[in-house]
Amino acid sequence: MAPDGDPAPKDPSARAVEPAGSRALPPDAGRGLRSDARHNRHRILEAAREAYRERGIDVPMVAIARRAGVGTATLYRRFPTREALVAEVFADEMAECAGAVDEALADPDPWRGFCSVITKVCSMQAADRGFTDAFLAAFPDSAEFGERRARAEGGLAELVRRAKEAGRLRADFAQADLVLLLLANGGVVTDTRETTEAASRRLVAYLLRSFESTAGAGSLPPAPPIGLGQLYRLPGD
Amino acid sequence: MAPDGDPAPKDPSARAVEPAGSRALPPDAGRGLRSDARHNRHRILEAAREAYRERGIDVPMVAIARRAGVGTATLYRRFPTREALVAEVFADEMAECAGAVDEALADPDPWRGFCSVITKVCSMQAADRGFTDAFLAAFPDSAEFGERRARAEGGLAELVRRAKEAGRLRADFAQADLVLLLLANGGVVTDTRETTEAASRRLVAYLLRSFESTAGAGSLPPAPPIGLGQLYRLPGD
DNA sequence: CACGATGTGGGCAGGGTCGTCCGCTTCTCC
DNA sequence: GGAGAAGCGGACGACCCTGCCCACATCGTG
Repeated sequence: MAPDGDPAPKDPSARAVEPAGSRALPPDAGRGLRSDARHNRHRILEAAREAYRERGIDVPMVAIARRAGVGTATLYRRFPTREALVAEVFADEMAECAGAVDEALADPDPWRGFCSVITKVCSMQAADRGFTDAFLAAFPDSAEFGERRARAEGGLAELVRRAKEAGRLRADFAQADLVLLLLANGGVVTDTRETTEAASRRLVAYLLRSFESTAGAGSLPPAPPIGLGQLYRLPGD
Repeated sequence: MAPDGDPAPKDPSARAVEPAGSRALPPDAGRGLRSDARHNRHRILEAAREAYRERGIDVPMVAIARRAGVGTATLYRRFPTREALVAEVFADEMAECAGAVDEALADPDPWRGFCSVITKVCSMQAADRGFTDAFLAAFPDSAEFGERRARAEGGLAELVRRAKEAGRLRADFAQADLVLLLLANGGVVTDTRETTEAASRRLVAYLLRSFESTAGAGSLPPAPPIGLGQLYRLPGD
């Protein structure tokens, strides 16, 4: 376990880490709306969630409106941009990710925590086609999203530090390798869900094996300069 | 490990392997055309190659025509469908892949051959954004493409068999793991080429490390049911 | 119950891509 | 050099998606 796996967080790099998954969104979501409007809002979110899960984030707005049984105007009135809708739909998934990081930090065995958070996030990626897109799409405007991601990044950095300190994670593991893992895992998303999940599980198992420190491990090519924040998967272009 | 892991090359799966990268395409490419038409055809292919490399396979046909300095009608006359154009553009890249397989098969050290072919193909994926799409897109009609891929698949199977036999490749490595690797590698393709190449190199290094057999290696989740042939990356939908 | 504010949905213009058609140009062969 | 075939490119209609506008419906409060 981590030498400072303690109740006394005096380590300077650890002090900034605090629970990141507390609340999904401010509870004012659709607060002052009329009852029918609130109902429609809920149906839109539900429809969008399903559509994104099945067909990715690029599904047309009009398809979501049709699925929800509302007109496109209603959809656009509630969510002026596509990004606004996506951000709201994936807010709780993001919170779940943050929760996974917190859980991992609470685990006395840092390597186990490291593995569990990776497994968790990757399985979410595999189960929900839109999640990968949303996670990697990096909304430039949504402060909510950005802040939560920054927190997750801080927690992950701490987790990496502890796992290295415990000697289970190879010393030349880079923070960017986590992004690498997520990108690679996003690549195995295919059309059928079962296949995707099987592929993801196997890929993660392979990569975790490589991340684990070993005496005779050779050196690696340098880590790519990618971070959770700088990452933009340009859609289409 | 494989129950038939014998040294005798009378294994029926080995005898079918022959050079797969002999010719790119039948040399009748644009044979009976008028000289100006042949010239335009060449310019179209050149423009398409560049466009695909930079922006992926989904670049609009009209953009390719503009780049080539021809009208859209000319483009469509030469290549009635987008797939026809893509198949022709990537024919020599495919041949290069097949050549890499042949080279690997000729290497006396099967593990080194295995590594070299993977490195080669993955770096091609990283350097050319369209290559990944084309490679994974699986053209249902182009017999040329399908046949070449089938040959490559046969060669790879033989390579895997030999590497296992030599004891360097872990016994539970599955043929599908190669597809898994290609998919994962395709996932790290980002907007800038340098980043993509660095990411790809590092990912490949990590995965090769995991593929190598080790005494104390734990078991893996089952391989996903994906093959080079069944694989369709549905574009957009 | 009635009335005003709030919300709804279809229609519509704008932008983009696909693939074809047709009048004009250019090459080739004699 | 000329006739005819082969080739060319822009224009065009069809389709899809986005985002807004306006006449009508619904809610909920007095």
